[in-house]
Amino acid sequence: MASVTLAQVAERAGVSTATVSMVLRNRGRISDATRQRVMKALDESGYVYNQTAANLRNRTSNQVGLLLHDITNPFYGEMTAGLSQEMERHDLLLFLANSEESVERQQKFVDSLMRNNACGMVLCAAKETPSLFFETLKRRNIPAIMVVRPMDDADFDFVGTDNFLGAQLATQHLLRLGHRHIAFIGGSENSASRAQRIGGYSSKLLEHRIQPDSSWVVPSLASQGDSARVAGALFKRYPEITAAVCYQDVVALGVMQTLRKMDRVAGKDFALVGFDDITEASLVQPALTTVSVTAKEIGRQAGELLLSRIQRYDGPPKHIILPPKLVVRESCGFK
Amino acid sequence: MASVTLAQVAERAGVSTATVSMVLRNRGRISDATRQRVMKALDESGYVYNQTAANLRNRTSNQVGLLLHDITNPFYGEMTAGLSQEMERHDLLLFLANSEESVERQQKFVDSLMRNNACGMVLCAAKETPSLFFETLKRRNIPAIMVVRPMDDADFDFVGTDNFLGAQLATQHLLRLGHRHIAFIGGSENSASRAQRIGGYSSKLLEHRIQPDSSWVVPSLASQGDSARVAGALFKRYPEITAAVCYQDVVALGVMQTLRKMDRVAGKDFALVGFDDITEASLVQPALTTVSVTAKEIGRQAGELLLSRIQRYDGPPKHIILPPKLVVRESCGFK
DNA sequence: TTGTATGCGTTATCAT
DNA sequence: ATGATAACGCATACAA
Repeated sequence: MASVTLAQVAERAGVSTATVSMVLRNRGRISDATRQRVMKALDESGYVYNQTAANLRNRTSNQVGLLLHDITNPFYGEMTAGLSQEMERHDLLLFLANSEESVERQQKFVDSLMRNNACGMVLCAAKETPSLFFETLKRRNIPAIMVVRPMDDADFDFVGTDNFLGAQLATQHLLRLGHRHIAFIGGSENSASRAQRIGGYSSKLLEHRIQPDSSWVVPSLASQGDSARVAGALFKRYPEITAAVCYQDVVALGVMQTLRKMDRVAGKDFALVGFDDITEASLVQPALTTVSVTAKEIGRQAGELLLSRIQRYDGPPKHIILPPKLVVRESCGFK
Repeated sequence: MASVTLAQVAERAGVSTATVSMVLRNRGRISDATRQRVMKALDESGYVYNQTAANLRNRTSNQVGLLLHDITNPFYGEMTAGLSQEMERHDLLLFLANSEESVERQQKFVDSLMRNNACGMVLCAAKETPSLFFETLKRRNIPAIMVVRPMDDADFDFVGTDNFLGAQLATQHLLRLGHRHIAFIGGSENSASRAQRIGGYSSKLLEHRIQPDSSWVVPSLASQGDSARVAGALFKRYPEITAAVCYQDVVALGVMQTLRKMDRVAGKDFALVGFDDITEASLVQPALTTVSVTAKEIGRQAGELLLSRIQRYDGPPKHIILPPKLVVRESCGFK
């Protein structure tokens, strides 16, 4: 690839490299005549700007990283789309990596970002991330925004959703419909998001003078199969349960399978609320009532915040908590 | 960010930059003694390799681009995961962009890749991409692998699925179950994938001495609503139809709605096959029999092929067509 | 308004 | 086995 350089363009235009550089970046005062000449030479030569050289010279870059643990999950797909839009608006390139919950892959990615001189990153850290990871990340002092998964470490910027409020909305909805025997299904036991959602759920129950029953709060993997299994066992043991708040839509879908198998119908014999509002939620029969957390907006806001940090905004850590909203469909019946 | 440079490490170790560089890259013959000294200095100084400088010097990079039109779609999420894995194995960084079918955004991304000196790219081009795009891309002569969407231009490497075979499998399945009146529903009229699937469908019919009827081949939008509408009209006009091959699972779900409304039951009064094996396929009642195309594998293979091109493999364009397979569930009844 | 010269941090060639 | 030094392509301080 015999790439054309600034110097070659300069020669062709009969000017210096400085002049060409200034024309390219609209800097300094260049006479119209020479600007025209340079533009023409630029055009004719098929010049391609070498961002790598510029980055080296300027000790900056136009590249940011996004670390996810599961790009396959539609929720993170949406978030990525939002972030990607925002990055594109500001001519930043987005590096993507998928940790699949591997702490090693995560570390490897961040190291790679550092070597490649990325100017910032958005992270949804793997579950078992050691605190050392965050400590060293802070010391690097490169802008890093945490997303979605609640963090212990308040020193980081964070964008996520209000899990507590979301679960309150869901539980409230079920209570209004007259349900008193409400389970909470799904999520992994050490998840902070889950803890917050359980908080919303139980606080609402208590507000209505209902005693939360810990045996009605059951974890599950983020798969339909496991959720179906878990729900099956729960319903068999406690047939009095008439409604459930699910940790995720995926879980709710699994619960639906179980209900069908038991010849119960969501929306008639049982009320079900999900969380996330993934695409399938509106497609499934009956359509799933769920808490929508606007993944795309999380991505956008994270992008905006990251950008401000890159531009040396130096305020204290920002924690942006987006309000979720209840999307009422059919899975709780009609009032 | 006062970053440590090779020169500083060299000074600390009392050697030249050349030596440090050689130690870093395990090149040349370095005595054990100095290697130790350099390692120590490297460690103590908190040195971070500057890939940007190296890339400039070497006129290469370790960065590849991935262009999708909808990262939100779980199919592409899977594909991305497969590609990402492959890239990571070879220490390549992955730039992601989402065109959302915008030809401008697509062009902008590719230009950006060129400026940033990316060493290759994987593209699922936007629908209305002008042929000029492909022409200029070829002239750039940077490795580019096309994926998923069939291309007219045979000069490009391509990784996708065998739409023809997939539709044959689906049609065959219905024929084996005794159906003779089989429709083909869905897809947009100018889609090449659809043409290939229709090819598989009609060739199988002909093989069984059945005349394909063009009025039983109807397009639809990629939404349940439109598919339901289209299917409704079709079934009303041709009540003798007892089975259908659908262009996508989403279409099949729409058809299911229609059947329900007509008090017909998929799996009993009607046989339905989808395409893609999306998550909902296994959830819906009855569970959808469908043609599964392994998105992740497409990503992996694209990655592998891209890598070989980056390493200057110079054979003719490769077209890798992965075999789909039929996933039999309940929507065609049981034999 | 434009040109000259130097440096960004690395690699590789050529000496020693 | 190791060191000195010239690129890589661009941006900018300073000179003209």
